[in-house]
Amino acid sequence: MNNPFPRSFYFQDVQKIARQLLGHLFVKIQSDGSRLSGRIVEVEAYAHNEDPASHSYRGKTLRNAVMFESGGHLYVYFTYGMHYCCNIVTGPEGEGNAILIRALEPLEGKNIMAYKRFGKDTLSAKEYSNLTNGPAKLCKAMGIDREANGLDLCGSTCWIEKGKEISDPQIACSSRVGIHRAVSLPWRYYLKDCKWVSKARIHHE
DNA sequence: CGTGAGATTTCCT
DNA sequence: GGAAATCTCACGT
Repeated sequence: MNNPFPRSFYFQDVQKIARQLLGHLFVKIQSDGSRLSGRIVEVEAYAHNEDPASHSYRGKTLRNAVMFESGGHLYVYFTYGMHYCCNIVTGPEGEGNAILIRALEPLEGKNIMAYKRFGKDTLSAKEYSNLTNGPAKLCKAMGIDREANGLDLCGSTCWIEKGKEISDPQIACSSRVGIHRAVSLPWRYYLKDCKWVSKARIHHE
């Protein structure tokens, strides 16, 4: 419990980190000290170099500034006028790599997550399966908004910690979801046959 | 089951 | 002015 991954974890290759994140836990500590957590089952990598789909592609702006901080920070952005999505920043300061967390399997604090997302703590089976199976859904359930933008994942109230080890054969990859540029790059990684993976469809050119 | 429109801020052309 | 790393709801099959 409460054993965040060290800073060095976030300074490996972004694709390698993206694969390694699968199966580990995304943890957020609430103001009363209790834990909300979920197992990471789906991520997407966004690289600083030659990746037109990355927010960092055209340089630093007010919104994406955290993406250019050093590895181990949380980059939260607001999109479509209503949703938040959260990313793990990787690599040295100034590079602009990040990994979008796309789906979680809810573990600790499920009734709190249910309340944050649906305004009630008892969910139908359908609502429960929709609790954290998308990037904006999991942010709502975990209580992540612009306040969390820039959080240090090494010693604050939010981090990644060790979960069940996932072997390579259980990992699948595909095109990224919801983007129209660099669609051919297979930088979405997810756990095969996992019911918590998002249902979002992949765009084609 | 599938498809399509609307919500509404931030950034880019 | 228009698209965007999304989601939900309405409506037709």
